[in-house]
Amino acid sequence: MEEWTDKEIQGFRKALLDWYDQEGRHDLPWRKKRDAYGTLVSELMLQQTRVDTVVDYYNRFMEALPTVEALAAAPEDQVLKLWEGLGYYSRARNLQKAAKYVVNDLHGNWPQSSDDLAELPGVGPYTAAAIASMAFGEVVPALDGNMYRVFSRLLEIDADIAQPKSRKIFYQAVAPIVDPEQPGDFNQAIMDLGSSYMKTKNPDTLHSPVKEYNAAYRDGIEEQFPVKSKKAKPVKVLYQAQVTRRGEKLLFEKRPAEGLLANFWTFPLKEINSVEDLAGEQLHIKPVVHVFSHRRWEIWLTAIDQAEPKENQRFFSPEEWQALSLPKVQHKLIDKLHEVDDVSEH
DNA sequence: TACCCGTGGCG
DNA sequence: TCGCCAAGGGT
Repeated sequence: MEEWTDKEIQGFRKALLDWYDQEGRHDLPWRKKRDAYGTLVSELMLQQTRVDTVVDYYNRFMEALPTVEALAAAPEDQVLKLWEGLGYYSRARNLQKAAKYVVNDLHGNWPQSSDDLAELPGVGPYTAAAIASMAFGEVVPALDGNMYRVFSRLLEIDADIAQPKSRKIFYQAVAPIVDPEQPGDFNQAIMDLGSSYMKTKNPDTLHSPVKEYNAAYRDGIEEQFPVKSKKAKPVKVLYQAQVTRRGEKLLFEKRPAEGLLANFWTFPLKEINSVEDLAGEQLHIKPVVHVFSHRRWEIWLTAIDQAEPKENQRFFSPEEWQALSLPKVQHKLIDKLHEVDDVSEH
């Protein structure tokens, strides 16, 4: 692992922050004014999610719920509708829990240290450090995927970033480097660096503003970093989606309160072992495929005629289900159903 | 620790 | 088409 002198640390900070002043993404909406609420909303949305995807969601969310008090008082349905399509829906539920905690238990007084911020639901070590540094000026590194990638290359740190225990190694290496005057800018600059010159694929280190501090580049071994072990492949699961119609209405089923897509409405889904197990009328030749982080669903739409809804089922008119927050996979299934309808009419 | 938890972009 | 990835957190 590479070690820097005090002089090198100061030179790195200056090169990084000068570049950030000139070339940073200052147009991002959550960087306009750095209050705790906007930072919390943006950071929760940005977890495992691309910046380009988040921008529109963030603007809509802040327009609808501009203050932590508004979020705390909002119906959960509204919060989930604003989150619809973003994925990882526990983030939305945790965000509102955090807002309620700040408003109701702390009387609107935000926790300001990273340790206290980490007590909020949905706020872990990274997000706590990000908010503390950006909104409150605490001198801590915000260790996310960008920072792991950037510093693994700069300092030739070969700890496996997929391993949680590697966090401590990076923290100890980076903490002395964070700029004590501008910790929030430092953390944001590292993220911008990590999404531009030092991105995962096809990095452009030759033109990087901190090229001369990049040990892995100097040694011609940049592609060896970061070290990251592979994830397991998603497990394939087959489902029969049982479509019952009543005129324009469709029968939906509410998923269990815990687990994948908790509490969301989908068509009744029955797990099957093979296509031979399908009962009712199979409506198409190839399954609807939806891949989650750890599951691959292959779903066969079938027409059945279920007489009465069960306790966790309801008929919804088009106007009703369009007002719901539905997961992407259910939108895919509805689209497929309409596609089949159109074909059969001709 | 290992696994759970969504989605869309990209080579 | 497929595998991998992108500003993680909860359990």
